[in-house]
Formats: sequence, structure tokens, C-alpha cells
Amino acid sequence: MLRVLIVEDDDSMAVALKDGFEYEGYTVLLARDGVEGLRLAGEESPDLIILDVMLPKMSGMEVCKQIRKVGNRVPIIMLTARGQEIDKVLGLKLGADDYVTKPFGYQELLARVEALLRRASGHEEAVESYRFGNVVVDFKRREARKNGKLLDLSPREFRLLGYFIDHRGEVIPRDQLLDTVWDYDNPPLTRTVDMHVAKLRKKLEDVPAEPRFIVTVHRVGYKFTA
Amino acid sequence: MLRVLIVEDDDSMAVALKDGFEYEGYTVLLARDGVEGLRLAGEESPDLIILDVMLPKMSGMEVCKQIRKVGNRVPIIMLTARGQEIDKVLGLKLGADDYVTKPFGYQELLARVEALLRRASGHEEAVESYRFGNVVVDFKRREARKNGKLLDLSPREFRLLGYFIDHRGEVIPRDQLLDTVWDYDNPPLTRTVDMHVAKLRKKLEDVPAEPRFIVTVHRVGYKFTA
DNA sequence: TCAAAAATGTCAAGGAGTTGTAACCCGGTA
DNA sequence: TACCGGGTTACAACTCCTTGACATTTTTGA
Repeated sequence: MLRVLIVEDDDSMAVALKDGFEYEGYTVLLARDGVEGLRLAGEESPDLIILDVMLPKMSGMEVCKQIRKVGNRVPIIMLTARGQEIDKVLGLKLGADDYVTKPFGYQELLARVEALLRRASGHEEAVESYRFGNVVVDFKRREARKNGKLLDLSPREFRLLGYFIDHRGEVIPRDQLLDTVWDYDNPPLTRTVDMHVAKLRKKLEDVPAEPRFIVTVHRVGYKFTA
Repeated sequence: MLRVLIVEDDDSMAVALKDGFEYEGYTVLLARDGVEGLRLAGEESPDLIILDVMLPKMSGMEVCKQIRKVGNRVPIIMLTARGQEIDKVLGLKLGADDYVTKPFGYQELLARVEALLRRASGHEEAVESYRFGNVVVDFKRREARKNGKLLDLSPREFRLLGYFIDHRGEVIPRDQLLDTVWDYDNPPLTRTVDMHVAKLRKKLEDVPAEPRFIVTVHRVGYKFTA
């Protein structure tokens, strides 16, 4: 039986998550503030932690840092509120394995939880790097190479590419990209997505005008295949 | 029920593999030469292919290349004889996912098959696909394949096909299609439906002039059967 | 049974809507 | 101030839908 620790102070959110994950067959531990979360993470050794960034007493980022400090490698998913800088969560190397921006779809969170658990259980190798065509993406180093040559990808472009890789094979509507790759509070126009896709293609594809990896699905969005 | 296509000309080997995999609960398709293997790979859309390198009529490498050429991403394991070092490399470059050198242990092959299937299914959990004739429709990927070859379906065509599949066996009047597959604000002529049905037939049917799947019910509409 | 009428199949062209892409703008930063 | 990332805008290029015309098939009615 897999055990999930949820650290979340908002009551309705905490209960909703608890019910949802228990329905899926997980055992759920709840903590209402950062200090309690850190304590339970140590004492209960959960299989996975869902950690809100904004918490009373100790921020989620601090909790994450403390957990890693003592060598605990439990998978951690951070919940970031709208407009929070996700790069701080991942880029500052606090050690979170994934993040989800609020408001998020329950299915998305569940999928990420399962992906992380699968990865952790060793059944599936961690996607610390991904290769397609003659491109290699190294998520640890936050860099991508084409034919060995370093690509100059902006933060947004890298995030977009990462999302494509995580959802390879799926058709992704523009709205979904705006919800996840972009921050939710002030969504830009959907044309912005096209813009960035064009930039990615220019850098990744051999023939940008005839994309092989990022194909457009007319009237819907894009699909990454490799 | 997972379906495995084994392409192997050596009789005792073929039978042994067939028995073994059927014992494990797989449905096994057998092909004795490369040409037949290629045909079955397309028409039967197996979930995995075990492909000998040395085959009559067409080599395993060529079969592999042809399968990938049309965008078919079915997992392929190559069986190579010892000393065919170059073939290994070529095989993987050609698009095979794994290889096993003869003579091999049955357990090893089985482990690799399961690893590949796990990997493949991991990317597309909850595969919503529907199969009829030699066509496979994957709703999540929003794509359809005939004999493993990707079909270029427009948004409306895909939606129409989806509606047909959801209502297979029913006679569907044109008006009903216009109400559901088309948007209701400014409905086009019913002739438009005929147009799109014709396009679908051209892409899906073996003989579009004598449709097997989308049959017309005179003075009423169409019926999809499969 | 045969011809007219109606329904459907097929093709091609026009046009509305989508997407590709370059150029511009703007705020933050060195 | 110049620069960089990222958003917006504008227009070109393209895809797809629709529609009309005509061919073919099916139904209807003498």
C-alpha cells in the first residue's frame, strides 16, 4: 500500500486531495503546516510527498530543502500558486521532482504522482535526459544539444519543450499549454503559443517548415512525437 | 489481450516461441518470411513484434525499415545471430527498440518483451483506441492508422469518424450528424455530410466505391458497422 | 419495363478561418 | 543606455469547409 503525505493548509483543498487519493487506493497522511509536514516526512517515511509552497510556519520550499538536507530522496511534487516563480522551485535546486501550478486538474496531478512513483520504483528509468532525432535534452543541466552543439533555449522555450516531452504522443490544446507552461494569472493570447512553437521548431527541427517532432493539429493545438 | 507478432522462418524456433508466449497469455501471430511479416504488421496492428534478422524474401532489417517508414511505432525486438555485430547497430538505427542475440534464454527474451510493453504502455496509459478492419483509431493521439500507416484526417473527418464509432450499428440521419458533428449556429447543407463521408471512405475503405464500414442507407443517412 | 425524378457519389474552386513568421514593443537588468 | 526574453501585432501562407456542377445510382410511377 503506497503512502502519500499531503502538506496543505487550505482545508477544502486538503480534504479534496485526501478523498481523491484514498479513492485511488493510496494511504494519505495530512499535515497542515510546514513544521508538521517536515516531522511527518521524517517519522512516517511516505512514498511520495505533495507539498504546497505557501504554508504556515515554514514555507514549502524550506520544507523541501530540509528534507533533502538529511539525504531523504522521497519524490516530492510542489504545488505552486498562480504567479509564483516556478523556476525558483526547480531552478534553485531545492530538490523537488515535479511541480503543478494551481489551479490544476486533478487528473494531471494524479498522472504526475503515478509517473513519479513509477520512476521511483525503478520500473521506469528517470527521464533526466531525453533523446529524439539528433537532439539530446538534459533536464538536470537544463540544456539541449543538437548534433552535440548547445542550443540557446530561453527559459520559456525549455519549459515548453519539457512539457512536450512529458506529454509526447498526446495532442495538447493551446489552452492546456497556457495553463501549464505559462502562468495562470494573466494568460497571454494563444498566438503566443504559436510564436514559441515556431521558435522551438527553428532550433530543433532539421527543416522547420516541415516539422517532424512538433506537428500542428489543425484547430486544436500541437503534438510532440519522437 | 496483448498481441505479439513473431516473424521467424525456423520452424522449431517459431513453434517454441509461439507456445511460450501463448502460455504467458499473449495472442501470437506467426509469419514465416519477411513479406508476410510486413503484411501482418500492417494489417493486424500487433502490440509488439519479434523479428528475426535472417528471413526469406525480405530481411528483418528491411521489414523493420518499412514498418517505421510509414510511421508505425510498434515496439520491435530483433533476433540476431551471434557475430552479426553490424546488424545490431543497423537494426537499432533502423528503428528497432531492442535486440537479442541467438542463442538466447527464453526468460531473457520474455523480460525484454515485458520491459518494452511496459515502456510503451507507460506513454499512453488508458489507450482509447478502436479497431475495425485493418484500421486502428487512437483517440488520445487523435490519429488513425490503416495497415499501420498514418492517415491524414482533417478535424471534421476525425470527429465524424469518432461519432460513427460511438454509434456503430445505428442508422444515423444526416440531420443528426449536422446537429452533433457540426456546430449548430449556421448549419451547412446536408450535402456537406455526403462530401465528408466520401472523403472518409476514400481514406478508410479498401474499395471506397464498395464501402464495407460506412454504408449508405438510402433516403435516410449512413450506418457504420465493424 | 422503362424513363423521369430523386438521392447520392465525385470533383474542383472559392472563401473563411487558422497557422507561420517576421517585426515591433515593453519591462527588467546589467 | 543597450540588451535580452517574452508578449503582441500584422500579414502572408496555408488548411479545411462548403458549395455548385455534373455523373451515377436508386426509387418512383406510368
